[in-house]
Amino acid sequence: MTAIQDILREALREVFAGLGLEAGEIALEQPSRREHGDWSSNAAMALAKSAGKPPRDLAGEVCEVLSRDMPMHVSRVEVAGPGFVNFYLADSWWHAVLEQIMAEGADYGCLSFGEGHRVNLEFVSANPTGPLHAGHARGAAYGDALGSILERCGYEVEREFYVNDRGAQLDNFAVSLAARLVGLPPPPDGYHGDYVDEWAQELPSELAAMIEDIEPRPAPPALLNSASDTASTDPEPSNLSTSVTNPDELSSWYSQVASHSNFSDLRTWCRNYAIANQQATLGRLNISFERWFSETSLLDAKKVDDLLIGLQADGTVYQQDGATWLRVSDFGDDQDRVLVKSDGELTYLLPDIAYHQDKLGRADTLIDIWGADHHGYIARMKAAIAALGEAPERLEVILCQIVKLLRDSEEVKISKREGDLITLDEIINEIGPDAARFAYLLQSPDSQQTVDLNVLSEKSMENPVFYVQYAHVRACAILRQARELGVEMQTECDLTLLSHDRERDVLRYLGDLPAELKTACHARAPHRIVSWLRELSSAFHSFYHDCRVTGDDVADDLTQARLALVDAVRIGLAIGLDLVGVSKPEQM
RNA sequence: GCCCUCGUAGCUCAGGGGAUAGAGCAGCGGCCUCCGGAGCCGUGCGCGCAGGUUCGAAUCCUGCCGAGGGCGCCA
Repeated sequence: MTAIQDILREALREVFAGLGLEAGEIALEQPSRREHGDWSSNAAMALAKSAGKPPRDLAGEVCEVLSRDMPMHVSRVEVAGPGFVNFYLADSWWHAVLEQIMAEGADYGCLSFGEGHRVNLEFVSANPTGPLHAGHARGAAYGDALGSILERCGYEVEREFYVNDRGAQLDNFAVSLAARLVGLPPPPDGYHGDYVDEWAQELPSELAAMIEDIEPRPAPPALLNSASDTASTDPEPSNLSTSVTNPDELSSWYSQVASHSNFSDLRTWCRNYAIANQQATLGRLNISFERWFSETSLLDAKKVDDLLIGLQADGTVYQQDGATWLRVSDFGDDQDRVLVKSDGELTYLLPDIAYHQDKLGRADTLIDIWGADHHGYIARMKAAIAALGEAPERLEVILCQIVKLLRDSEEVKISKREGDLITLDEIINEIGPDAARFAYLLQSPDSQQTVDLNVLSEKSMENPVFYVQYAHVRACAILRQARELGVEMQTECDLTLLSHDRERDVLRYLGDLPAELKTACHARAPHRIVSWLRELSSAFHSFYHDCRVTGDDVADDLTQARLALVDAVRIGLAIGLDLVGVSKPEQM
């Protein structure tokens, strides 16, 4: 079915051509005020100058020509304001929308402009050194929803999670875990959260035995074990604990762990445990990734070495102060960056460039979703891509601004104490997976967000996710009720009976879905779908209030037409809820 | 100092060149012989400030003010 915008645009183009005017992009919009029609164009105002006529006169001519041979589904046109051409649609358009939804079902609103284009969507990418926390939630909800939107527009999408399993931090985490297993404090720059103790208890017996066999083992500090209350009020528990244990003995013990012949097994176990834990949390949100990409696999495949050799051959790297630098200032970054430190260690950047190079070989467009604190890294990565000889536009970085959590009207501190963050699991436990996903998608990722946990945990009308889900439940209930009354939905019914304002409102929103999806896709804006869901739900609740579907006082053929409408609403809500990853209950 | 994002109603936020700027919540006032009232209907002196571009600016540009975040041989 041709979109109504295209029908109107084409009609206008023909009229202008008849007047000897070449219209470029013809803008069409849905006026905010109902009395300005269903669609409006400012084309006459834009073309007035080249036509050499006042805008209103030109618009008047356009309306005259249009009125002589009205475009399909248009009931009337008029000149308004400074020279707008306003279109009023005939009911036939809304009925055509409904027919299309009935014919296409769950496929309604699928677009195809992305076909043949591969998008790699990387998000969350938390370090494998702990559970996902509150700071990961927004990116998770956003990334998965954006993926669904892209897919519905025809793109081939791969959701990917980059696992930073190389380098000191994972070593550090493994040593911290080992230390906590035997009651020792973690290293000063190690991991301090309570989860470290909990995870240490899950170690398989051979790894636990390996750790327990490391001698000499310093005496555990009494304070840390016996009085956790005291420890929790101390701002730096690690200082306290090292002060009662011989620091030299401790650091010697840490080194022995890190240099143990089986240390890599411990590391691997930690990494895998963390990934499994994160996957479980994401699973609760119904989010899964096609690919979990390991950083160490890049090194194993020599991709980092090859990259460095290639860059050296190009002359885009140089040596200075004993380090290897990438000349990214030639490609848009504000300064050059170190790839290999003077001690021979790689920076984070070098494997990350190799990673993006790998992704560029697998997709046409890369979308990275990062936290706002990584904003300074964008220019660096884009410049690096340019240095590889690729177009930097192929990488799109979306920053999610931070989220402030509110409980009892007070800000919830994301960090409970050192190393111990509010976990994503805790948030899901408190408000449920649907509310969590919906809440994080209410607003544009550009804006800093305030999420009120009280509102979202209450199953009240204040909670927007329940408002929308209830609309879906209500649609299902009406259809169920009709079946129980023995009313069978006919395949053919007289849609011209649908002429109530409430019915038209509902159809208007349903008809907007394809355009709304397109906008949401181009603007990378899943929150547009959320807004649309809330509007459709509102229109449907109003319809429900004013228009009975079944009952003795409703004619059979009207019941049939309205059942079709209700089913279309159910389909529309289901599509939208699927896009944002929220469940669609049939009853509550 | 430089860079990025944001500033819209009491609160949380949409709208990102068009006509009289919208929604939810809170507040106030209504609606149950009715498919589930977890609902519906009323009710709103609001675009941080100042310039500029334009027929037209909440929207684009410049400056200022305010909030947050970045400017590592950290990851």
